[in-house]
Amino acid sequence: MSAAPLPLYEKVKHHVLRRIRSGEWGPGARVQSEHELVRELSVSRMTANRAIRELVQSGVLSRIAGSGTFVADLRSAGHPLQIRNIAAEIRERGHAHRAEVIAVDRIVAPSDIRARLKLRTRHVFRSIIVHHENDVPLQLEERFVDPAVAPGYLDVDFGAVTAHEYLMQVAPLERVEHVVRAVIPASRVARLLALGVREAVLLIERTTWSRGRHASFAFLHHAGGRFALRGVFDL
Amino acid sequence: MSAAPLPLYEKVKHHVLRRIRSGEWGPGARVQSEHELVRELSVSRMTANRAIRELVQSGVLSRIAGSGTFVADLRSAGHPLQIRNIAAEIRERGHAHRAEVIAVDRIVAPSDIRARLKLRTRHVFRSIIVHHENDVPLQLEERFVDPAVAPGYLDVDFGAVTAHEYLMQVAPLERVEHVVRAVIPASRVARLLALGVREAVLLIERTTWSRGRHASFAFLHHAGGRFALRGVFDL
DNA sequence: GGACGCAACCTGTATATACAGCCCTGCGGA
DNA sequence: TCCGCAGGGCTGTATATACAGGTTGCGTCC
Repeated sequence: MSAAPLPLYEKVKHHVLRRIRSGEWGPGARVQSEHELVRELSVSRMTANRAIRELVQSGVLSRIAGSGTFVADLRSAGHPLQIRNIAAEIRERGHAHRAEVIAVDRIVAPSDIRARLKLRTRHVFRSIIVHHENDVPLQLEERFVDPAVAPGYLDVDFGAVTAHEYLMQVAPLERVEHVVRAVIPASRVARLLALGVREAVLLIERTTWSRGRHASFAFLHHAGGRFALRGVFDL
Repeated sequence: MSAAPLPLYEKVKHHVLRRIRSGEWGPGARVQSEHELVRELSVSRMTANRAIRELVQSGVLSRIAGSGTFVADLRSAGHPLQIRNIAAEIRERGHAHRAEVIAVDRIVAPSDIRARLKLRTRHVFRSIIVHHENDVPLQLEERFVDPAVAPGYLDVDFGAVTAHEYLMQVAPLERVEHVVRAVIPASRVARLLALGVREAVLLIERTTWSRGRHASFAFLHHAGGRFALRGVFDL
């Protein structure tokens, strides 16, 4: 496929991975020290270090300074999924994205929202938007924003810019939490997403932090039959 | 909290992140070149390189060799979720894990399984196991394994070792794909998971590869009200 | 026999240097 | 005017070297 010669540090990574995959080194086993790799593979220590460091980062190995490098207990290694911006995802598939604004207003914060955002004020900004892919509803986005974080939120044209994009501009994103679950939709959600009778909803609850404070909380409802999260993990 | 002085490369990362968070550098903006960082921060190029490389890895920046380094278009930066081993997760919560074996057998492969595993044989190994947390069913695991990859699969005691753990031992894991969706459970699934009437199922379809071949395919059904995937992403 | 201390080994970080290959701009020639 | 090429800047990789600090085990001293 490609004639590109593998970088040396990649060869070192494969050298280690081969031994792990073959079962020669099981979970908890000691891996060659950097100095041993240097001698056996005739690479510099910096190259060996980079290879090992990247394998640690990917969860394959773990290191204890002063002690050694060990094969990680793979039972606890997680495989990542990615949550992407819905508008960008639709456009990358070459389809048309349209945002239908259901509501953008200022409401008295429900108690669960107050708690989740640790609100200090009585009111909260809310936007309800349905994202369509080729005019088929794909995501219902119900978002609550702390007015102190984004005072101009109610004036944004959400047909042109997504709430996420706007918040990124006005409030530097520091931290994001996602919780994903499957639910039976409330009738309001089923109607807005034009769901069939036997269709579930993939619900992502998304909380963001900015400048050390809670910034926004969102329910992202996805039609079960039309949306999936996908993740591939190599090694 | 800690008096540990931050490593230099971490300071460089913060230097760059601060400018991005403050809005000084928006998405697509050009970031200082490694040489400029070297001059301005009085670090070596290797240190600047490591800092930038790690920010690229985490999705904050993107680089084009020969051209420059740019703030990643955050609209497309994904935030990761982790899919973990269910038994380890339950035990880490301090709860009791029990695996109830419903079936372990060799069956004629259904056509969809044949296609997903790219099977060359007519038969496939199948295991159906319900994982309980404190005797409450949490996950229904229906797994199909290529007999050529794990010939001894039918003899495993799945009450003692999870299918995932066994496969890791006999077939070195090279690649994993996960697809997550929300579905309305079939009645068989609802019964085995002891689901309520208004409960959806979080379905993870998991495909693994080993030694360049498809190795296994699994449906992991999770009770909607008792299970969620959670991911936190900093920066 | 036990406790302390030191030496050997390990990882973690940092620097200076080098060369290859890609990208873009600007200049010069057709 | 337009095309092509050369050069400067940038990333990507690789090496040799250095020092700090944690860990472990062995040997000595009490």
